[in-house]
Amino acid sequence: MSWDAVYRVWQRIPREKVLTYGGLARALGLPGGARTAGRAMAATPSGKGIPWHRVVGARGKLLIREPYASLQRKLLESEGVKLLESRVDLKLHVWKSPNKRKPSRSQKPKKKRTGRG
DNA sequence: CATCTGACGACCG
DNA sequence: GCGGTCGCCAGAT
Repeated sequence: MSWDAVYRVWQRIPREKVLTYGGLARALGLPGGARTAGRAMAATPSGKGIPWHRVVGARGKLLIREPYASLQRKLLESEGVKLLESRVDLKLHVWKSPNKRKPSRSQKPKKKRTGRG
């Protein structure tokens, strides 16, 4: 899991779409690497043209703090993303990574939980 | 190698 | 729906 790999996905994020840290990590094969994806964000190298503003936390919550917090909202609005009080309308802007495997009906649902329990 | 930290995620109250 | 808490991964000290 290299940060460089993370940037690859961000560049694949289309307009009017957002991705979650967890979902991003999953797309890379690291379901528990949500934080890692976030760490990569903090290192957003200015020059690679990384759409960091298109990345939000679970449920579309804006975890970013100021001054970028306000900046992100501004950028998203500029793209036409529906912004709520303190989060993004994921159900409308959540982006599904094309790397997702074929949704076979016979596939067994994997119970991968990182939370407590 | 051990310890602390962080733009996270999920469960429980 | 929000906050407290534990668990995950990778970097920095």
